[in-house]
Amino acid sequence: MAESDAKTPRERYRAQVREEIKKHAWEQIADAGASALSLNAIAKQIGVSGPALYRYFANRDELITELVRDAYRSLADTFRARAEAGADLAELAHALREWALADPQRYFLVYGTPVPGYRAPEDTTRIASEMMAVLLDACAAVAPDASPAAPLDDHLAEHRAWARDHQAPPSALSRALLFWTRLHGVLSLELAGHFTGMGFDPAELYAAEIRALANP
Amino acid sequence: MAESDAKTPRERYRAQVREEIKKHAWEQIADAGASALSLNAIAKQIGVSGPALYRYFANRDELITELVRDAYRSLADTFRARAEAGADLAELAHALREWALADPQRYFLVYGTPVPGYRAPEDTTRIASEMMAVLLDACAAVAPDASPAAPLDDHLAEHRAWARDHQAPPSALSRALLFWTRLHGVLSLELAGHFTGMGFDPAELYAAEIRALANP
DNA sequence: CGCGTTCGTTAGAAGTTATAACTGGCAGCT
DNA sequence: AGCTGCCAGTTATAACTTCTAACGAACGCG
Repeated sequence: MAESDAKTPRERYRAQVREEIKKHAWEQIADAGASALSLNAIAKQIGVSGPALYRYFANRDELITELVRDAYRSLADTFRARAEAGADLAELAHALREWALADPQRYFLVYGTPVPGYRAPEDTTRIASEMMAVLLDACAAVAPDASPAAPLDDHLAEHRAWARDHQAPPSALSRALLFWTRLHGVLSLELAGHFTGMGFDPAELYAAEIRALANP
Repeated sequence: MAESDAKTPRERYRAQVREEIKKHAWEQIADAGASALSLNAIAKQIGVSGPALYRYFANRDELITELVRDAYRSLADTFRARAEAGADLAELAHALREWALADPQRYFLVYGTPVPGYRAPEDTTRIASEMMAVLLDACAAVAPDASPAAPLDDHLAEHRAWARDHQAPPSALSRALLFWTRLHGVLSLELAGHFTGMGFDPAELYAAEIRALANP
């Protein structure tokens, strides 16, 4: 998958085994969730005996953290790829939904229930910032509306540390934040199954939010 | 806490012990999440030995399911109580946020990452319907806007099975759904810590969404 | 070609959930 | 009041889990 460009044969083998471990880990997560991930079961599937995996991951948490990292990277990559292909806000939204529906548990690995004590590693927050930069670009490209600055705009104008040095206007900051929270709201409830049996189509709800975000 | 109105002393004692088990379970969940809940640890805290708890809960899942049930009931109760006190949509929204902030892990027990195979028990969906009914009442009480019917309204007009026999107009159905998804979007990201370090106040974002929902 | 790093093994400790079998005491009925 | 039966809580045990320690073997680098 990723960094197979290693020098020594040992490192190449090592990266290969790590990828195989992660592959089986993803399969387990896909059909039982991250909390049910069992190192022993992975070892059995690969054909090695339990403790062998500890040569590749210090412990279960490190493996899961690595999967979280990959999930973040995957989302950021699809996001950036679409943006570089000239996607507007609506197309980014659809990309997000496709990415989420492709593997719900992967989505939950990024945006799901956190363990109270857990500190996200530095690079995931860095990747999140990259995604936010892409999103801010798309929001800044939207034709500015004539409506007066809302209270949220004013607040964000004074608290824009999260936008780094991005020169987006306050209205774009608001739009980016609302893009994030509203789409996540629909997506996470849909993926968690809270809409099942209600009879309506979540895609319609999602589309409605996209329209609302495009022209506020 | 709840049904202490039992007939026989045995039943009363039994209900009391169940409540004590759940009390310690909530404490564990509050500071380590539901996945870290340990029956053994609870037994140790109470002062009995491991397997004793199986007299009161068939297994770990049944205990967690019971906690989920209680969480649903708690949310529905605060919701209904506020509504009966004459709360409008904005006040219901604030009640939701207070309830969520009071115990984030309780919120995640209801709206967090689901276990793929898990089927929610019948009564939780029934409680969810009750909450939706309260929400629909509040939405129907909002002054109808003059704006033409949006595509979402049209879709929901034909797919309103989830509203049961509630006579709310399509615009109210839309508003209720958006109330749910948008507020959940902000809340769940806030509780999961995705806003920490970004520098803005999540309450401002939440308030902005409430304003947007009040006059669309 | 040797030597050292590293990989995989087995053994085992310390947890977990959950079941089985036993014992003690309380409750309720006569 | 006394007897009886149910039931709570016990220990023992099985089958898991993560993870450490110590050992042997294989691989690759100098």
